[in-house]
Amino acid sequence: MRATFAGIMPFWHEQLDRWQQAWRNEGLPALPRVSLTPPDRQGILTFNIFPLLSHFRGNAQAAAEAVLRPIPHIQHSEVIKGFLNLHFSVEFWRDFLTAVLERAEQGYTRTAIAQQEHLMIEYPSPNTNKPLHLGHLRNLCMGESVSRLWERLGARVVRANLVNDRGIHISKSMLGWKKFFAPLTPETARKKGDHFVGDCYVAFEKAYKEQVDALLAQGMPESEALIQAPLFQEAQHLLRLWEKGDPETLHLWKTMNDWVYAGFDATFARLGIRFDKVYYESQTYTEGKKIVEQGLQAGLFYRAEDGSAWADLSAEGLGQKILLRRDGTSVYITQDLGTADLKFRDYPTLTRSVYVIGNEQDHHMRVLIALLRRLGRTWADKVYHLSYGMVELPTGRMKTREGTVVDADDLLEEMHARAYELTDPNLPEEERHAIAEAVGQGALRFYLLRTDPSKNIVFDPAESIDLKGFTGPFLQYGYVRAQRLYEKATQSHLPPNPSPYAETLHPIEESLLQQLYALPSFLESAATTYNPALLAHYGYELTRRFNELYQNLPVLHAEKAVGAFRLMLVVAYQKAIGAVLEALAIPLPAKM
RNA sequence: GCACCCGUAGCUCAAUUGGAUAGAGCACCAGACUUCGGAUCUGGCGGUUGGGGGUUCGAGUCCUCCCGGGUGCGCCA
Repeated sequence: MRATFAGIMPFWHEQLDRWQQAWRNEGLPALPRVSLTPPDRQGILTFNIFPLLSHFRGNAQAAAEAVLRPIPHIQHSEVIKGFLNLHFSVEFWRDFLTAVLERAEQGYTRTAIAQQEHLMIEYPSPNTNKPLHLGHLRNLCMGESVSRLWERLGARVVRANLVNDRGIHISKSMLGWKKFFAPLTPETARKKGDHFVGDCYVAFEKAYKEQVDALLAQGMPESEALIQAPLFQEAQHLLRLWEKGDPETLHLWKTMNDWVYAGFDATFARLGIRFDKVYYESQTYTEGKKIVEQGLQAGLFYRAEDGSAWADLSAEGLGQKILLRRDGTSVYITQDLGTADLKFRDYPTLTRSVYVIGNEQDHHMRVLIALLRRLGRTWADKVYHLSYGMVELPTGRMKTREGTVVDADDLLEEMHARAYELTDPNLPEEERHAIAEAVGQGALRFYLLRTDPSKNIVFDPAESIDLKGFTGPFLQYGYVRAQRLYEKATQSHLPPNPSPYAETLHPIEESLLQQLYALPSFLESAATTYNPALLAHYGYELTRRFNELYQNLPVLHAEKAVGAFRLMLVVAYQKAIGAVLEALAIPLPAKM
């Protein structure tokens, strides 16, 4: 159901419903595709009527007439090849701008088209042995933006985080602490908790590698050396102690995890991200084991001779998948089964369960969904893997060993420092830092969101902190400019007026209106395709057109009727870009 | 070996999902009125869309075969 507004439907997505209904009633053989007219062509909207031509015996004019019949407020239209381009009348734009003014939050920057949707969006699901890095930042920015996009369509969203707090990697950190850092704590070491634990992990890995190298030098094959190294044996022993519930091990485990959570929370807070629900793998894996046992009894899975549990997914083209080790302990997919169940038990009304996870787990997620189907979970088809590409450096992939991992906290600091240099030295220190934080994050977050999620991105530090061109600060600057202009107009008692001052608009005005008009459809497609990059491109193009107007057409220094109308365009732009930035989770600076 | 993803200007990315003359940013070059904030705006340079074949009114997009890069694939999480 789409909202109605006193019979006037000035927004694209609202009009489209009505037009399509009329076209069906008229018996058109196919519905024409509607799109924005490209900038180098005359028009606002373009209808692709090529598919209709055969029905009208090649008479393009007749086809165009049929398409145009239900569309009011057309000023002018023309047919070129299979394309029908139209301009709206100034009355249409008056209605459009009036509607923007009166109900920007209901039908324009926010709609109700996904009111029935209830989503859980899981991100970023970190391991607890290392601090967050650049890859997590991409995940966090994307998860947050997709959440906000759906909320703008009226959906309810549960932001969920799944903490991987269990497994051999934690044992390694614990051993690292015992051997090289005890009795230090993050406080006494003056380190953020997640970084402190990360140091423990790295110290372990370094010592472990030395042992492996020594064994290799003795002529032991690598596969064996990795297992025979004393430190690895100790780590496995510690993991078994943990599973048995050894009090001392559990205490250390809990203490170190709390250090990590404190560190994570600080980073999440800096990014303005909070979660409605947190799952811990240590609590969900037992649930997963139960599910596997049930599946075995039901004959959906099978036991191998050594006692390990398996699923045969060869019919789905996914081969054999192990579900429990021969000693009965769980593997990663086991807890995933448990967590998936818990999600729908905790929130039975979910219509979509989204996992924001890197594309290296494409296969894993396919297996998970296939297993859920096999288990007869009716909601299995509601599970969606929002897969995204890796973040690489110009020198290649980030590698822990080579120390090329870009730390999230360090990067946020660097962005802040870089932006701070460009702030006005005459401002109070506190304000300079507030602006630097907004602009620094704006640059980084836009940079991480502007590329199609499925593609890998190459993180060029120099380019990411750029403030010119296709960047976050470009959009922020447009927002600030519009804000300032509006304030000045208010001071000089110039109110915005949606009524055009003439029968024909300036091409620059019309170009901005065209882009403003398309906002709801971009919000819709960005959300439903889980692709914030669409909105990033939209916001850039919108701001480019606004800057064009700002630079070339006077507002405060124009005739009163002209200025009042242009001010209305400024106001509409400001509402639109504000919504875009909010949906991308990019901060809105008051000044910059 | 098998599966999936990717390949577009020097670099980073688009292309309304099969539609018009493949567009932006960065970089480089040349410009912007004694007006609203120059983190801006206006031009210019830059392409055999990795390659061949096919499908049709029409292909960067679809099918196929190569080339190149990436990620996974029975006990890491």
